[in-house]
Amino acid sequence: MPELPEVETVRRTLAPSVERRVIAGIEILSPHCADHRPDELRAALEGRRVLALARRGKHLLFRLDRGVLDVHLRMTGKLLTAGDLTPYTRAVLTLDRGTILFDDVRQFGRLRYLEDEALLRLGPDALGVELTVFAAILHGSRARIKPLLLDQEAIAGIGNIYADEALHAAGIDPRATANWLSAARVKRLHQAVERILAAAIGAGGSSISDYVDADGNRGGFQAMHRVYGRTGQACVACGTLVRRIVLNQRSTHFCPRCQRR
DNA sequence: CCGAAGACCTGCTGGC
DNA sequence: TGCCAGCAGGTCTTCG
Repeated sequence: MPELPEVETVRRTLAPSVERRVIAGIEILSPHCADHRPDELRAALEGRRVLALARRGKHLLFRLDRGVLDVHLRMTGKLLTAGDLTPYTRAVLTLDRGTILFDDVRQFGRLRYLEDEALLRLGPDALGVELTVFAAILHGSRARIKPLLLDQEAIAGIGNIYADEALHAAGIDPRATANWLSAARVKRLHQAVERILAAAIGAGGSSISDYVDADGNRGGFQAMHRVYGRTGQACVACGTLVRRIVLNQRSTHFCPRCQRR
């Protein structure tokens, strides 16, 4: 489900309920969802105060007065400030005021405690990365551009939707080799990434099926997608039919006329 | 260094 | 109507 704009929207909607609160307890309903035994996680978290709710790439970081609770929603994870438990509720975080539910149908999502968030192996956040840094990353890679955009150790936060959308906006074929792109095209791609991520956050993210923010509200950016999920429909720029191919096992949508290698 | 393939999970949709 | 293949916003590991 969630890429940078969705995780950022969850962060913004969840922050008021968790910042400055003290963790009273955590109940793990599906042991699968935590990287630690329930008693270990409880020992690490109970009594800790949440100083701030941060985001790096697609990770939500509860910065505590000691250590960090790292939540990754993967495909179908949700953090909710209200609502009843469901068959898919995997953990319940109890605060000194209020309760947070971690729901996840597919059980790919993970909770884990980190002594230090520097342990996360992530590239610079896609939102706000400097052009010079972005250009150096692309210049240093012989991978195809789309798989590189999806590599969280290269650049953090871009997923399948926004990679396809940004490449379309920049007029770049997803199969193009990263270090073959001209400086002008790299600049266009950087601008497209920044503009699209910001617009998606402004719309509350993209909801294809599952995604909702911490208040249970769907996003609106799916209505603005130009290629993602539009296989066989006319490109909004030129009318050519949008194609779907598979790159590194991921569905890839692009306009064969607007996007060149 | 890069990519292909399979794994991890469950639910939904479309085609026959 | 019913079943099954294929697909889904992510990431990890193994192998060539």
